[in-house]
Amino acid sequence: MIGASPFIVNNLMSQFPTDNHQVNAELPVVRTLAERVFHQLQRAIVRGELPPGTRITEPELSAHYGISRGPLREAMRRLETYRLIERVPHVGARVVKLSMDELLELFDVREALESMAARLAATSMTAEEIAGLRSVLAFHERQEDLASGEAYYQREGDLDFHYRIVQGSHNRMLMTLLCDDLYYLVRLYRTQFSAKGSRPQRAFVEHHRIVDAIEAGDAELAELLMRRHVSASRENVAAHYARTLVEEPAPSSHTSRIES
Amino acid sequence: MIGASPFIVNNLMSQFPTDNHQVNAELPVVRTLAERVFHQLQRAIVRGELPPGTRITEPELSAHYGISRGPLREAMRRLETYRLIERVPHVGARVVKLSMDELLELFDVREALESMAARLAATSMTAEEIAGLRSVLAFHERQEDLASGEAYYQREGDLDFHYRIVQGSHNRMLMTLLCDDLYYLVRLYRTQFSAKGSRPQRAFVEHHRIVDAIEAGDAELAELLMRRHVSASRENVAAHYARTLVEEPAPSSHTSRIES
DNA sequence: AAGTGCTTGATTGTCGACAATGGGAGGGGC
DNA sequence: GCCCCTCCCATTGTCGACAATCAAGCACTT
Repeated sequence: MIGASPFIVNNLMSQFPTDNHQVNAELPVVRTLAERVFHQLQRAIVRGELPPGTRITEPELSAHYGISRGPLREAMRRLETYRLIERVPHVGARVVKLSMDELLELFDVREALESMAARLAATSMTAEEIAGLRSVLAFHERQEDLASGEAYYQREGDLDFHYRIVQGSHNRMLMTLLCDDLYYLVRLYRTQFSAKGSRPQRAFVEHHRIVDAIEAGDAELAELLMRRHVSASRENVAAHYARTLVEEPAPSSHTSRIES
Repeated sequence: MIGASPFIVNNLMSQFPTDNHQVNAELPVVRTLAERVFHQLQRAIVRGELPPGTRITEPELSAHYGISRGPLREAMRRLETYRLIERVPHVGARVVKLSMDELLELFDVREALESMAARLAATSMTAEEIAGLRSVLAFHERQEDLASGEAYYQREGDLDFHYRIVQGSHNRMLMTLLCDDLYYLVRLYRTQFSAKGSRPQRAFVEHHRIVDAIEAGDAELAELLMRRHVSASRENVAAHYARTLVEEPAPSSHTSRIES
């Protein structure tokens, strides 16, 4: 679904102290109660404070946040468009429960969209944007050096890298789909499956090669490399999951109905 | 302005009498007022009864449809997620105004996603689904023969073809993105720019080749052909637009913000 | 006359109450 | 003992009214 808000463009990618490359950081200017609660709930869900499958009732939340059910419903509707909750008319809503199937599906979508983004970026990215991309890699590398175990920052850096390329495509629809719609899902999956085997070394090399292709204006190569990059990441996750699946028997992943 | 439309909810892609291949036809079971009005408004917008740029006020619409503002706001929120209207807090909403730039962006996104869909369809489409696809082409061909001038049915057939392939990918996220999110935008663009140069002959041949590749299980070929197919369609539209642009001076296409 | 500030009107945001629907507990039938 | 039907309650859907906000028009100042 295509994201709702025109103005939450992206306040993501800002783990960087030296962030002078116009990252339209655009603070979430909250003009309404519904927006504020939406951000609070979104944050709570992505961080795992509201575990997947948690049932959400309107009276409870409206009391908790001190607002009436009107704005709350609007916030929930927005959460639904971001795929963070699922609603059934006359029944209720609950936090999405992720399955490995869907995670792999998400990787397929990302592969398609991000390879397209890389292709477009190779022809329309500005010199400043490429410089920013390089600085991201440099920052990423520093993090890598001093604490390769600290996977979290690496992950955020990875996200930042991908988003800058999407921005570089200068395709607003692509930007909305990837950054606004799929972003929170990606983060949610990461907290959900705690994303271990992240093959940082390899990914790092791949990132550099992608930037090289973009800088050279080689659209075809950039697309191919990005496609391989995402695909490899997908296979890595799938393999890791298959490994854990041997240890503990799989909970059948198609139990997504709302039950109590 | 708003045609008093008897609510035929959404029997989209069902120009087909022999439609026994579970095309998740999504029964129009409307359980709530908000849903009903959402479908009515969506229909009105896509058909052009609510012209692009039209300002939408809640009291007016709620009076027109005979409901209170509560459900109406929910319907508008859903329209916003489908990109059919744009809202600004405390200011109002209006029907999206499309630009050729965005149409071309949409084609890029479709190229990325639908080529992925074709690739996945080649490996996971069932025999029944492929048979359904063939029947679509047969129906399409009949339409083509007797009335090649009747572009509308051809167009609907084209949409149906593409959607069946997306369904055949068995990737729910892809299905949602393409069928639920981008579908109405595509239709809106078509009514908007009245989609003339539709190169039906050529597209028809391409459709057949794509099905052949899918049936053969050749994922790579199916992907490539679909990519070319969408790309050619994009170029066709761009060329057509460039031609009309010579005749009448272009309205600067970057005025898509909501301004007064 | 142009720019600025205020006033006014309309529209959106928010709220509490009522109605409708669905799930679950309990009792009855087989 | 198991299944089904019924009733009840919690939750969601809907409504009308009030408050907050914004845009336009007017008067005033420079």
